[in-house]
Amino acid sequence: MYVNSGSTAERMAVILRDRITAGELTPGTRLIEEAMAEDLGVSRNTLREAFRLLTYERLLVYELNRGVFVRTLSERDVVELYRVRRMIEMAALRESGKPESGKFGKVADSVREAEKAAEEGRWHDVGTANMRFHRELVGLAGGERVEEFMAQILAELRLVFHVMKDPRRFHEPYIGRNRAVLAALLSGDIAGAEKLLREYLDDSERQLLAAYHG
Amino acid sequence: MYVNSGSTAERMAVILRDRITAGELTPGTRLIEEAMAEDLGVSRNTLREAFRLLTYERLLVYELNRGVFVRTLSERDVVELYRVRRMIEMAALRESGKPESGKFGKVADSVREAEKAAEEGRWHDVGTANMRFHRELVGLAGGERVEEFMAQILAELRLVFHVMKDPRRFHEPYIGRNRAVLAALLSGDIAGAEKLLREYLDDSERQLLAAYHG
DNA sequence: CTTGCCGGATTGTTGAACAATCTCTACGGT
DNA sequence: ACCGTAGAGATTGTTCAACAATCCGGCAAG
Repeated sequence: MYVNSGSTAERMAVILRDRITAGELTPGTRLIEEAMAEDLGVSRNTLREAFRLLTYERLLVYELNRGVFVRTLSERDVVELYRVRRMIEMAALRESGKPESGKFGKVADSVREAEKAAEEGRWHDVGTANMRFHRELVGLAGGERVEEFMAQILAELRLVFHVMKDPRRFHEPYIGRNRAVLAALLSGDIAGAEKLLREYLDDSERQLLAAYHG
Repeated sequence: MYVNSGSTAERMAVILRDRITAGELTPGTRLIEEAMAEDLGVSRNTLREAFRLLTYERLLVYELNRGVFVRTLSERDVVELYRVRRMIEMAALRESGKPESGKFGKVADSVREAEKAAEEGRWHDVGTANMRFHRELVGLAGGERVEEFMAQILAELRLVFHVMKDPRRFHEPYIGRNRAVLAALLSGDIAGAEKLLREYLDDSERQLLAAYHG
């Protein structure tokens, strides 16, 4: 057959990834190879390659002889992810340097994007824009590789977001805080931005962990 | 057949990974599926799964319809890798906190390990111990996840190490510097350790890049 | 209620097959 | 001699069907 972009396996991976981040496939769901291969119109072997890909991204989990499942994050996982975020994001801020012209353009874009999505009540998109905000933040000083790592971490966190019952209550408060961090950066107040961000992350983590005890 | 640890694909991945880090398979080498599958005594499909695994680790590179190759790092790659190292390792040092008892045990172990290997002229092992030193450093404050990321980064760097013609001249100078960093840490002089480490990384990067122009 | 065993379901792995694509060489035109 | 090109051979991308290994749920025995 014709190949447009990447191998068939990669295209299947894209489809599955989308279904997961959209919340269509929820954590804990088991993916049966034969049925799903049939569904997607590819062979079992090819589908397995796609599974591997997503396993590496930690969106799926393999259990030997039991199959693949959409990953379920434990409390420990969440704590670990936030630990990474604090380390990377804070480091990026510290190394972001003086505010030159246009430097924070992309960061500003992501803030506006979140605000727009909020106005229109698209809460899932607010979450997406929020994630982009943090990626752009890391992009200020991280380099491709770190950015990619960060994107990965955020993608995993999204697995938890879906467990939150009220997406609005969860995402909305952070929009203003994004803007506050941006403002601090624009005024050259790195230390202030750091402080805001740390509180931001602490609160967000607390909120997620609280959901585990609901 | 009987499985000891992990799937067949994973075991094949281990074998290949070892061959790569041992320098048996050098960057640029093309891996032909059929021949290699025959060699390892597994089916082509299974081997492809192993290839995928290593591709995700960035030790192999896929080129569509052309096959897999042992990855060759470009200068840009090296620069990027060192950029990550500086960010992560420095951040880890900063957050390592006060020197409590036993805190630096593993770091100290890795230094001794390197010294011992050097005495016995096992330069490849010196390189391994060196890598461990940096992993342990990150372990001081990083958390599992960051440690794993770091391990990944170091594994990639090893791809370049093999290009260095004289392993002794490359690895030996850093043994003493490892110890110096450790000493600074033990005396609670974080700032000093940071400075030493930064110079360390800068020198190491410069040395590698120089090799590209040889 | 627990333990152990059976049968059905699903995964792990294989081997063969074929189309799609790449690589290299030989050919012919200029 | 140079260059583009067509074709042959090699290798990958993907599929399919099969079977052994392993897991899961239920049933019978204690």
